[in-house]
Amino acid sequence: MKKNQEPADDWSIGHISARSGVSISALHFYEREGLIFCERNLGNQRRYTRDVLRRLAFIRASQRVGIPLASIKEALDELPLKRTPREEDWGRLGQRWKVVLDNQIEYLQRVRDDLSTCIGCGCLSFQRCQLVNPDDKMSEEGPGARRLLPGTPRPDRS
Amino acid sequence: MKKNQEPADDWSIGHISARSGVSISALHFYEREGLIFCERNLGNQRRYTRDVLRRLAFIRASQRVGIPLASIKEALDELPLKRTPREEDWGRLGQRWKVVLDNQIEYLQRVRDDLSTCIGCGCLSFQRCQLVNPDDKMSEEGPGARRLLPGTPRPDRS
DNA sequence: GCTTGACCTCAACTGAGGTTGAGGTGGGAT
DNA sequence: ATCCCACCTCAACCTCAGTTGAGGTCAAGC
Repeated sequence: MKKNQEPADDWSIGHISARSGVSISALHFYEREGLIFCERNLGNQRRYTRDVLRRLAFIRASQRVGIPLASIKEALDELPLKRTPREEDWGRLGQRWKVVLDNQIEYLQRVRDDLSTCIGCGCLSFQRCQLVNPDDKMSEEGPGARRLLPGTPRPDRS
Repeated sequence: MKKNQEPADDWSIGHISARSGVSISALHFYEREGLIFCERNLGNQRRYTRDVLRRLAFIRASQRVGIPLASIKEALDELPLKRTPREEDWGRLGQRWKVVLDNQIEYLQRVRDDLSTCIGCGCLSFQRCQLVNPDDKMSEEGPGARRLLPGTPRPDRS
């Protein structure tokens, strides 16, 4: 007999998946990667508390901004572990992304301008062109697919 | 005896790599994918004409905007095959990306606004939130890594 | 008592954009 | 004649963000 009242902080993975739109396999994956956590019941099934929904919301929102999971994890790691995160905690995280976004927007606007003046005028060439050679030393980041957001953190290990 | 004058439209891959900053392995890769072309000399070595530099510039610039190679190839396929592309040809391609960029910038600005109002006000939750649930039916694009630029073409097969 | 459905684990695969390495050839300088 | 370097091909590997599948457990319903 399924109670229709919510089981208050004791949700199954199927429930969380349905509520959040995040697939079960992705939930497994996020857990493996340390982005979310849960308890287990006696049958070893995952039981979630409701702040996992907040975390998932934050993860999805951050991904849409273009932040890689590794950076999202770092951000989430700053949340207080032993109390439920409050509004100001989430606000601080949002603030981080805002800076990234500002940079990215500014970058794209610069590119757009270069695109009109530079391709428009036909100067699309190496060396001279800001768009092609944006002052960095040309992709020295090892193998694998390139990150699409050039302004994304490389978590600022200063 | 190496001539110091440029061998006029008969450049080796090493030369092109050095001039463009694109690695040799990437040049091989682009050729395999049909983004660039070349002739071969008697010893089967690649010989490039100088408009490959233009193509590479376009490829790199497009990548920095976040366009996937497949779309870049489609764009390049529109270039005239049997004459050297002229300024207006490149201009048309640039125009395509400008539209993509405009959309992307607009999108990110919207996200940034959502981020202040939405995370700021603490409403970061599913269902209600534009940022988390931006009206699309939640990632139905098969397996593999997600594209970071949500506004990127899916080349408009209307 | 048997099926069904939701859950579990672990390993292998996907796609994009390449890099790395093994094994071989071509040609110029010593 | 030999060395070395630049080039060739082909296959395997890398990252990221997951998905897919095989094989197994647990509880409810008929």
